Amino acid sequence: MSTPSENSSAALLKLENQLCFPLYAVSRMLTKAYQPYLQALDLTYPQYLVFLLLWEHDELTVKELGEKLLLDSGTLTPLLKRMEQKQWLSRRRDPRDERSVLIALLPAGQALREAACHIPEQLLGHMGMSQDEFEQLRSQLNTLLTKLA
Amino acid sequence: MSTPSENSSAALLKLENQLCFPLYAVSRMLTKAYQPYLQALDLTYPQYLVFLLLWEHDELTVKELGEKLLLDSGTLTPLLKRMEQKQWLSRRRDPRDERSVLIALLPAGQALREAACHIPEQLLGHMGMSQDEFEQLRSQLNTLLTKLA
DNA sequence: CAATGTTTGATTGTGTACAATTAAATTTCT
DNA sequence: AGAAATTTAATTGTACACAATCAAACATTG
Repeated sequence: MSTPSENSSAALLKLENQLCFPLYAVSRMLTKAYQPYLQALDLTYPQYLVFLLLWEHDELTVKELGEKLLLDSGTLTPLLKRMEQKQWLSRRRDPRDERSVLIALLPAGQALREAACHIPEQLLGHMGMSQDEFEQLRSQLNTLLTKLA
Repeated sequence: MSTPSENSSAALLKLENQLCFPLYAVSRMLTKAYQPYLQALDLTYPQYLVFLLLWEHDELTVKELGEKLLLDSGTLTPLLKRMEQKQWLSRRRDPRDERSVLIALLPAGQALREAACHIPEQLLGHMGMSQDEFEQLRSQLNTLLTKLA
């Protein structure tokens, strides 16, 4: 597959030899694969990720959400406001430190958990991977993430 | 690492057990890693991907670009118009089929190739991966892409 | 305690992404 | 040829993403 000449700058510049493109494309296509399941719950994919954290932690600051999701306030603030409008969560300043905003689950957000809890299993089907392949890929991506983050 | 209980719906719903999140995060962080190199050329990451194809093919329709990048016209049309304004490429209807728009490199776009040709090698440094790891990850992602696309 | 510096969100502006709709051109079918 | 179906871009509207800037609250230090 890789002849000596394929390490030249010219070959490295071809789309098909990039690692970045399949990452970018798979990420978008996987988001699309979630879409039918999430749309049924009126959720977007980044909102689903916020819920994954809130279902685990119940209350987090915007900063903590940002650190865990690697998203900044320019993304999170409007996204969380939309989720607040749907009565899924509450936003209030931390009385002990007015700079922080505490995000907490409301009953409607808590209830969504039951409706969403089978989404991961359903997505596994779309990917058609063995448990081993899944784990290996996840581990490689997490390693790469720590190098890039 | 994975106890029997970790295959429950509850465990599958944790952010840390997802494959989708590291994919999403690595994709965004990798785009960020390109940023300093691309910004020096006044390019965005998706625009860079368009160039990778045009440097190979010289002239493509919007449809062909969309098929190769898995992007639709709602994304490509405004993106290509911005690139046209910078005189990097031309947009014209195909005389033989007026429904198609031909995208062709202009000299300024052709010239950018020399300025960009060492970007892939520089990015490899940021990822700190061996050739083998790189190839293995790329191959797994491409397999997954064909399943999702 | 007052001045300085830091932390934390919010805001603004630009650029993707993508679903859904529209419109024009072409192809197909009778 | 003419109607119907298909193909291809463009448009519209919503929702991220993120750099850059701002503003308020807190912490630190002399």
